[in-house]
Amino acid sequence: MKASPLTVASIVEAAADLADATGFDSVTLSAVARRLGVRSPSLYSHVKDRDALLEGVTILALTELASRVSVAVAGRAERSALEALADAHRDYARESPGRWEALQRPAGEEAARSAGARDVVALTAAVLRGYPLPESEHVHAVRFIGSTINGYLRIERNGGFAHSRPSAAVSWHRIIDALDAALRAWPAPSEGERP
Amino acid sequence: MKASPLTVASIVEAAADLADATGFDSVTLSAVARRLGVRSPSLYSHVKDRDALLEGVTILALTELASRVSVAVAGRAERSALEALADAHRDYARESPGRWEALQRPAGEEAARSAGARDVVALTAAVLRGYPLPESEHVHAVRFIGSTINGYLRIERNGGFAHSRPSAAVSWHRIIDALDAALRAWPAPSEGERP
DNA sequence: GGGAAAGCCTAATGCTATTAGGTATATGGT
DNA sequence: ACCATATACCTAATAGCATTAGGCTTTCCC
Repeated sequence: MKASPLTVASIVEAAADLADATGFDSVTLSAVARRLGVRSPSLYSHVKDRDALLEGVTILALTELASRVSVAVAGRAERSALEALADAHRDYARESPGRWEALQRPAGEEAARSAGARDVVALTAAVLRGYPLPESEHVHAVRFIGSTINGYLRIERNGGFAHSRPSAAVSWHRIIDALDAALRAWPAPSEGERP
Repeated sequence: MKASPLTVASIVEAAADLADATGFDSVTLSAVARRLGVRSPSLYSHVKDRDALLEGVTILALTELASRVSVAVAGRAERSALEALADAHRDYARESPGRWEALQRPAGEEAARSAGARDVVALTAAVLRGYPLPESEHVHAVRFIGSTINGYLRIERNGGFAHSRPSAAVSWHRIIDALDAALRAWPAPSEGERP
């Protein structure tokens, strides 16, 4: 009586759910196998090793995140789009903390080249359309936005804002404001800063 | 013949060195014990458990980072100070990757309250002195700067910039420029964003 | 039906954290 | 000086993990 046929996708999904439920670090092959009602060596027919499984979760998370961001920024521009982008990240981190954690680990080749990764970058770049930045500056601005959003969520999640006032929620809006201001006042590259 | 007397400090330092040499994840009690020429259960007389050891490394890293930042920003103001702050973080991440990794994990009570943590925040706030921000906005700006620097270094370290041009090094300067611009053009808080 | 391949299993190895309890060495009181 | 004690290390043992090797059972193709 096989409830489910045990595929790569079902294993990765179980791992992702487990990560959300009990933390990314608790995603062990044993635990995933238990959750699937199977013995852990059985997973090796479908997944190379633990690292490959975690990379699978990363790719899944990238896909899901790209999808959410895509919906969020559709039909918006400038500050509204920026805020939607940031909030999509934050919502995802809140609702799927384990999956989001998977985005924070060194990206393997496959994850780096995945459609999700490409889409997240492309969607971030799309937000820049409304801002007065030369095309050549888009790479840097994308990295800037990505760094800030990611860094903020990580510090918030790590409890770095928990011990000071005001609450992290207030800063979040101020930081989107600041990002918006930075994009509007984007500095011209000085000598030697041009690619 | 005891080469070293095995104290909490020596254990934490060995763990930190090991993290720098072979990666933060490879810091196991066994490996640290091996490095100290001792059996792993012996460590339990000095350290509660693995988690406490890792927290010790975090606190050590915070202390070291605060010290470097302190030296770097001394005698500087505005953009120069901001750049020195950012570069101090980046240099530390480069030179002591394992210790820096320790900063990226959920902060326990002790780490959160440590002098190093307080100092890093205070030094970041000090950089704001040259900028035209009201005192009430400093918290947000500190979080903004911290998020961006941390997020950038993390993505760079995870290889997130490795697959696109131009190199991460170029963006680094553009991002410090952008931070500087954001602080100069710091937006006034709208309704409901005041603490 | 025969055979091969899938897809799961058990068994085994070696690593890890952690606890329990032993032993020797230094220390402190008298 | 001597004994008691505490310190600081040790060995032994348990249990969980990743991973490999090899076996059994079902399914499906010819």
